[in-house]
Amino acid sequence: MSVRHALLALLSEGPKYGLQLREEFEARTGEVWPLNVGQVYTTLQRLERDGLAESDDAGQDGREKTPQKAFRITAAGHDELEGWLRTPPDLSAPPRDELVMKVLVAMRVPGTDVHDVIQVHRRYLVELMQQWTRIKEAEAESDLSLALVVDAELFRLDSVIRWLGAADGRIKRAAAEPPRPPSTTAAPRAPRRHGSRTGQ
Amino acid sequence: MSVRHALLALLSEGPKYGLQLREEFEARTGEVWPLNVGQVYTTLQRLERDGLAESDDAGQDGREKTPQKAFRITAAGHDELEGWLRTPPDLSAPPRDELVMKVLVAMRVPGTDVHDVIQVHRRYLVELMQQWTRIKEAEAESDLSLALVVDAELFRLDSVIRWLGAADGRIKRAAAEPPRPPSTTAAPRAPRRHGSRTGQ
DNA sequence: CGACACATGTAACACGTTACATGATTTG
DNA sequence: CAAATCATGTAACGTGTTACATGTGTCG
Repeated sequence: MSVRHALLALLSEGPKYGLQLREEFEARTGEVWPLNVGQVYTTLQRLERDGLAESDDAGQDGREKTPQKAFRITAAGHDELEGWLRTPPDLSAPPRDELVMKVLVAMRVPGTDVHDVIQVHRRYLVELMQQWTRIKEAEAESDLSLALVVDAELFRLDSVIRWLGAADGRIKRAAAEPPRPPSTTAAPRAPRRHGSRTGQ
Repeated sequence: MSVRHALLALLSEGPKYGLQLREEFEARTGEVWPLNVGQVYTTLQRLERDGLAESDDAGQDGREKTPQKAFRITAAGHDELEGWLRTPPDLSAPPRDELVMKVLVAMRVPGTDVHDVIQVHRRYLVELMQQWTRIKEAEAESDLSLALVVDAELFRLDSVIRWLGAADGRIKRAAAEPPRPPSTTAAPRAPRRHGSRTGQ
């Protein structure tokens, strides 16, 4: 859902064609988020299908020197873009984080030491952070977009590392404490609230 | 890639069938990450196809009272699981964050005020954090999995909010400063390093 | 019996990735 | 001309989502 709107945004500055969109997309993300070309074209097709963009659509008859097929944003496209910019990411959809999953899983997989797993990932994440920090110092002062993207990544990595620390502590504490038998409070075994959670 | 291994992990505790896997998956994530049933079955098919799990495969002839089709993990499945747990999320693949994208995009979309957009999202995120905090206080002390998942979400939201603040400042500063013409340092216009970034 | 919950699947779609195929234009 | 580059596409696959179809077992 992200690329779609990003392309729409690029088109809102004026007509553009496929490869150009890929280049500008990558330029605006400091070359940190590569975008494969195929997706650009399929996404453009969908945008056109949904009435959010238009193309000159096969230059009339012959004489079309350049095979560049420019796309324009439509009025509907502008609306869609405006809405997207101000709509916060869907509530009630906490993303399934892979690392969190690994830790949850590692807690109960027979021959596995959770703390080991946590340490392995911690080390890796710290290293990653250093790499990004180096990039930031080297290139980011001259490129606002890059600086923003790198900042986001650094903040994110930092939060993940802090979470790993907290999780490690929590798990150790839980292991020490009474592994209390389920439902001390005699909860009425909540009546399966899943169907309603899916929608909205 | 996440659900696949989670199911594998559940199977490593013993044979399970479809609906059971969904229930246990949700139980282990504190009911916070719903999992639709369809995906369980298709994922199980793929696991079987790839030799990571086996099923009793159509109870011989008749007499099968319960239509429950149990799956077992294979040796290859155990290996796969072990590897997954210790393999950090693919380097060189900084995730395309939707919110970061919105801000990058909003900076340059004609009729848009970035700071507005940032504020809208900031407000929303703060509210979300409060909701999670409430859940944490209410339920999390009795459920380790839930506590971990909620912690992860809280750390993440916090980092996002802090990023929005930093971004807001950075953008304001950049607007005030000389919007310097590209490449003050006469950089040799890096020779398109995309092909090599895709691989690995 | 009829309604409901349990249990297994399938179909259709969106998005993302990789790889390949095909023209057109430039340049040695 | 031949090769590289620009440009547009298509095909196949993996994962995730929603919705529907189908049996089976239980219980009022």
